[in-house]
Amino acid sequence: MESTRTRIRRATINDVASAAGLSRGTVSRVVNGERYVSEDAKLAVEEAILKVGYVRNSVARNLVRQQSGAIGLIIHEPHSLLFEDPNIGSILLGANAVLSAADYQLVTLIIDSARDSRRVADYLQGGLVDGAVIVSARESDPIALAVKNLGVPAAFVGHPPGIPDIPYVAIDNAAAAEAITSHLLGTGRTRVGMIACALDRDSGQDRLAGFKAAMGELFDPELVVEYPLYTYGFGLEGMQELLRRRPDLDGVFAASDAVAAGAMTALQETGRQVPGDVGIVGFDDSSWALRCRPQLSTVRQPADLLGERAAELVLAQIRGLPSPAEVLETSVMWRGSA
Amino acid sequence: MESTRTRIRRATINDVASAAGLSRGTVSRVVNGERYVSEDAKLAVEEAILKVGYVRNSVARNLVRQQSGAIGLIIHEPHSLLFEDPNIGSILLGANAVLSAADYQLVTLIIDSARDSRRVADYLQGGLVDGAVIVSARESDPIALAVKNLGVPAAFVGHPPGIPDIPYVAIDNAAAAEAITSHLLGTGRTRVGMIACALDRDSGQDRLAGFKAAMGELFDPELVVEYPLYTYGFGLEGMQELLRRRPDLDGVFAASDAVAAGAMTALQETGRQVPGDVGIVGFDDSSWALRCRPQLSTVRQPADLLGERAAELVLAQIRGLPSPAEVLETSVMWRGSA
DNA sequence: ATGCGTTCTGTGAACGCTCCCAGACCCGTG
DNA sequence: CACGGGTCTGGGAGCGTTCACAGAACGCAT
Repeated sequence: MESTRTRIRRATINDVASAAGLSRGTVSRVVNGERYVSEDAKLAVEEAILKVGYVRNSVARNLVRQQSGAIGLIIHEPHSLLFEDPNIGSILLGANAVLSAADYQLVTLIIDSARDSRRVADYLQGGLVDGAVIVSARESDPIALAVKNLGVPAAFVGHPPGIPDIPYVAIDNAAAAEAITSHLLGTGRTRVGMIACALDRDSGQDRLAGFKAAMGELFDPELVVEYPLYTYGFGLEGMQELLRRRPDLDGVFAASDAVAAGAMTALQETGRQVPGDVGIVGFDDSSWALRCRPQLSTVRQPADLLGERAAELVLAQIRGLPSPAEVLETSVMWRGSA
Repeated sequence: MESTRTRIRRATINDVASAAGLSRGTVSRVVNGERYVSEDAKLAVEEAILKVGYVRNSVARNLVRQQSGAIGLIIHEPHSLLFEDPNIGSILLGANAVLSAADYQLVTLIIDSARDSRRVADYLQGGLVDGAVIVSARESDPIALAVKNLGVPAAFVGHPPGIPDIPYVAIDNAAAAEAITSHLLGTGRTRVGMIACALDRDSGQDRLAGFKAAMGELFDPELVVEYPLYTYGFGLEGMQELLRRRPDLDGVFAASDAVAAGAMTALQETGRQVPGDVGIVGFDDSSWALRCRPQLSTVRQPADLLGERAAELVLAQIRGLPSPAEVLETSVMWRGSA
């Protein structure tokens, strides 16, 4: 981070004051729309502002007010997920909606390397934001620890294992996975596999646990394949592997819709009929689900609500209100794929 | 933006100084890793920092240094594009890579309402960032004007019409569209339509212009349908409309891969063979392209490079170096869909 | 006249840091 | 012994605001 110090000097509140023949205090009052300033003074200040081209220095303001009016949203995802995971966009937009309404600025920070991780932690601790929403933290995430140590108001989307006492909003992945798997079994399948992903996260772990629970007696460890990410590509690959292990498979639970879409392609490429030969269910109810032919049976997850509620939890903390963890409802969307 | 002023007082540099029995100056020197501090002093300060739990207040630091070490990346997209457009993620990651290497923090600001637009403009002007990368600006964007007025170092991704003299990095959409359309015509098609999108932007306009140029004599205005966004849904709809107008259509240029994917679905649902009956080409070379069956012939657009170069342009301005506009190369990826 | 409440204005004191200058100290050299 | 040069430390000034307080000016009732 270098710099050539050549930026032209910006007008300050003092420049405005002297141009208007008034004092700092009065200028500050009109800039902030406070009471107790005469009509004459107001006009003079507004004219002076235009004349000298003044715009408020937020840094100085934030320093004295001891708050920034900004909330960070931290995304810690591997490269590819930024494109593949539709939930992130929804979470982002949901959070932005409630913060915007409360006149907070949402600033999104992405972590793509260890270096980023440190810099972002500094950013959070440095007083540059009043709080943070953290998406997809992993176990022993330095960010989570930083937040915890400094007491920055924060909320997690998803329930990071190993970080107690921090407000979060999540869905019950295990229960939802169990529910959709049961639906799938309800269509009379008996040889059902799972393409599991992201087992380093609570969502991945819990979906697998839910699957096992639903399968009960029928569960066969050989019919579970594991991949690091929720992607179309791994869905394709995972399905091929499953078919290799068990060509007579008649059902599959994919850990996300993107994965399910990949699996469906793999199935159709081997000439199998969906849902005739193999039934397939996904997770997310993202735009993937409607795009598949046949359309995907899946778990509807309210991603935008997740973002909204997380933002609300952060605001609650800032305002000194209670901010209880929250588990949002999911529902099974039953469509043509199983 | 309210607040209950109850945050616990943070330790300051003075607290560290008195705990270590040294002065502010010395503490500052060790915190910033400067020379001329004795080993004893360094140890004492480090111990004191741990003891009082000090973390630097970046706001105060930024105020005196008159720089923030942060670069804003502004995304002004309608809701749905945040999920559908794979380019945005690549641009983001590209920009982050170069800024991270230069030890700048990338902060992403999204605009989703007029209110956001104003707040973001304030954020940019208020000294909270040292520069900005602006993605997908539209004509007469308030953000663009704000940047222009205050002289904040900035670079645009894409070439916003009506905003001269601002560095940008873009691709030649018209030339690329012309090239791929020519390829399509080269397979012997004569009744070729286009699903055009986002005509309020340079990319949308230019792709249409390129299409027209390639078609020459063959161009038929009835075979162009227009939609506001580059989405799968509009691709589906657009293809159905085109087929209604001209059931014997034998080729189509979709304004993006997502649009092409929708179009392909529509085509296949009417029982048409791709590329046998109808050839189809897209734009972006996103993950959509490989996901279609057959795979999509498309224009490869280096989205990550776009982000990298834009970030470099901003850094160049900060360093007082020249920052010429840049047009990046595209290439035609010829695959199975035409 | 005096007092009181309201509106309006100016100013000193922060906020927490960095920068710079002055001075102390130590060492080796002429 | 004086001197120059390097190393180390302390502290004043200043970054551009907001905030609290003091005081001026005014009208109105006592």
